[in-house]
Amino acid sequence: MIPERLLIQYNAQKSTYEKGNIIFEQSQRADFYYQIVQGKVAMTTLNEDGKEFMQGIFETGESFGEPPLFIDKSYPSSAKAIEDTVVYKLFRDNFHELIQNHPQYLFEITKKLSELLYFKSKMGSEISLYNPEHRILTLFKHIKSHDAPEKIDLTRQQIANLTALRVETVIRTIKSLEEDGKLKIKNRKVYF
Amino acid sequence: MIPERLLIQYNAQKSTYEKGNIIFEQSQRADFYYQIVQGKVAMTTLNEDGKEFMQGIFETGESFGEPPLFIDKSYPSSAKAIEDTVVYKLFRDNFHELIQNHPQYLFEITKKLSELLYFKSKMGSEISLYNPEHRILTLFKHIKSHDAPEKIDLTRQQIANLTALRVETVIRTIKSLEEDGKLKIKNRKVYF
DNA sequence: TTTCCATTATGATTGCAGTCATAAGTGTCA
DNA sequence: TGACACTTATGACTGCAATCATAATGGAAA
Repeated sequence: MIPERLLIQYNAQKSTYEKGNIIFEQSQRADFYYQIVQGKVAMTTLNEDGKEFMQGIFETGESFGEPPLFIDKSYPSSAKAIEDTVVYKLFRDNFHELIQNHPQYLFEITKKLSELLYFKSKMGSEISLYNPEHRILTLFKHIKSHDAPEKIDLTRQQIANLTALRVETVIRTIKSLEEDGKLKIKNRKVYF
Repeated sequence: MIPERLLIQYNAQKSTYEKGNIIFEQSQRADFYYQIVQGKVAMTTLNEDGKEFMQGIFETGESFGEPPLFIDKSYPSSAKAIEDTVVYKLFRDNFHELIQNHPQYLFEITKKLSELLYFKSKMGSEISLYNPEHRILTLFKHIKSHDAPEKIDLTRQQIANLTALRVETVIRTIKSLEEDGKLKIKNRKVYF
């Protein structure tokens, strides 16, 4: 969202993370603005026995992990590259200088945060108010409206972590949704 | 957060809502920026059989309902005055003009959204990963760190709606937390 | 003062998703 | 090409919070 030349001008550095590697860890202090040049990043919160809740997935061109840069808090979740990923890292102070000098990009970020909040409001009420079928369908609708393609590019486990369900429940629910004709499964991939 | 004189200058109007009245309804289009002069507002999402999920509570001096002003979406939840409340209403276009001319208030709003996102990330993972005791304690810690007073100014029902539990579960859990000495109950009010 | 309704409270029961165990399929890379 | 890990899959069982029923308490309003 922030143009490359501007990031470079404010001294951003490129970093590469292989699939599976951690970009930052939960409870860590936020030192950088991150913007994805190429790849895919998941923000997840882990508990003591290794259960995972996924806050969101971010793709090429998107930024992530901004909130703790604006309020004085540490990360509530970790960021992990779920594909080989290249990011720009811009140091906190330089980031603040940049948006101060270029408020149009602050506006861009505000829009981004608004979308995220909207998504979280949606999923929050889903998790509280609806059954597995409804939760999963709402997630799929959201993905479709944003990322367009009808192939859902998530594993059952990732769907489970986004909807606060267990992977077995997701597998069974998706099966039953297929039987009801609400979606298609073509060699293990979900089409919606 | 936006000074009164500036709101007035951009033609904001004062509105009064009695306790219990709706300020805006979910799925409605977002036409105004709202800022609370005095009172308390709850944002809640309702499902078909009247179950409620509470997105958050907003108090004197705070704004609410901004995200749909930045992205082209309708409200995901309703806003209800839970005390007699006076708000400034600033029309969408005027709001955008204001923040364009005064980016420092866009920055304020971005901080606000960041805090909200942080809260939602916290509660989201709580609801997914932890039991009722842990969820309720995390909510109370959050309230304490923000609003300061050790008296929790929420009904059992409101706590239930914020933690995605049922009111009976909240009552029982709070009882057992008191027995464990994790909090105090003085004539039905929770002290933490 | 009485009525009414939200709130708090408690017991009994149920059901749904979680948990546990196990296995087959698939892709990666050594 | 074989080993390994992840993903998908399925059956059996369990447990915890939801649900249902009912009642006491308290505050607001008429």
